[in-house]
Amino acid sequence: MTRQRQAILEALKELPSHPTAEEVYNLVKKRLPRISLGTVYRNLDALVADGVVRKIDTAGAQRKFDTKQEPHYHVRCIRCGAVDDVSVKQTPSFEDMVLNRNGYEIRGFLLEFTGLCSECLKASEE
Amino acid sequence: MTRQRQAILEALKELPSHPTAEEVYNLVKKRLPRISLGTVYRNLDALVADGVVRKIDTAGAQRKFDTKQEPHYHVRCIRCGAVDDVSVKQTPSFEDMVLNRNGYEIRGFLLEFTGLCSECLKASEE
DNA sequence: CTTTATGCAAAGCGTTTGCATACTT
DNA sequence: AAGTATGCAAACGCTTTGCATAAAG
Repeated sequence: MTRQRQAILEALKELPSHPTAEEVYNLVKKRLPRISLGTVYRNLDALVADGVVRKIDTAGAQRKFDTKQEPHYHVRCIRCGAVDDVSVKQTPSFEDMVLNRNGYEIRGFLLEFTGLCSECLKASEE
Repeated sequence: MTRQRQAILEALKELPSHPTAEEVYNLVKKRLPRISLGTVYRNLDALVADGVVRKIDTAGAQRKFDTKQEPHYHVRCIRCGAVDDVSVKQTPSFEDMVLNRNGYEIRGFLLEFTGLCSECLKASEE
């Protein structure tokens, strides 16, 4: 647990939500001006391996990270790429839903809602 | 509708399933040896805009394409990146499931199953 | 003849990696 | 002293773009 890793963890907790590695980097740089992007990526991966941080590989967009909590789902704005949480009435169990699994052993699923965030919604109405 | 675009469409129909732009390129090159990857990307985008082809931005993996059919879902092998179809018992309507939508206007969702394909399953048992 | 698409190569973006240096224990 | 993590910069893989040439309408 180096100085850098600690600062990265703190940054993750302070940042609004679902920051990219670059956003983490920019915040950490204020305290450790000589830190490099590579170190941020390496430590984020290590924290993911430790189970402390979750990696969100959003389809077609820049990868995002967050500190791990209970399972929850995300909305991604199709216009600006913002990601926020969505709460769901019941945690879905899609294992039950699959009919033909094509020889695969299904281990999980990625559920990501898409839409327009409030700001882009406003902008598109003007 | 150029020679190239036609060849790309044909390639898409002949290829097994969910090819990447590069796989399309490799097949088309057999008929039009001077075609370039850039042209393949440009035409795939055009075909997507026409609604003829679907673009599958799989999280963290190489983008894939397929000729558009009825709605269906995909499994992605977490080991080799293969993508195949999965059929689902009922088409889920997640609009109903969302509780707190955080100001977003939800337009859709991306549901992608993850797991191991039969080959990687075999390989991991050895 | 005007417009649009092409091939090529270079640039772009986000991420990863090799390597010498600097910590850590 | 041995091992790990760092900063830096270069490399990477996939995708996009600028531009001069060629094809299409």
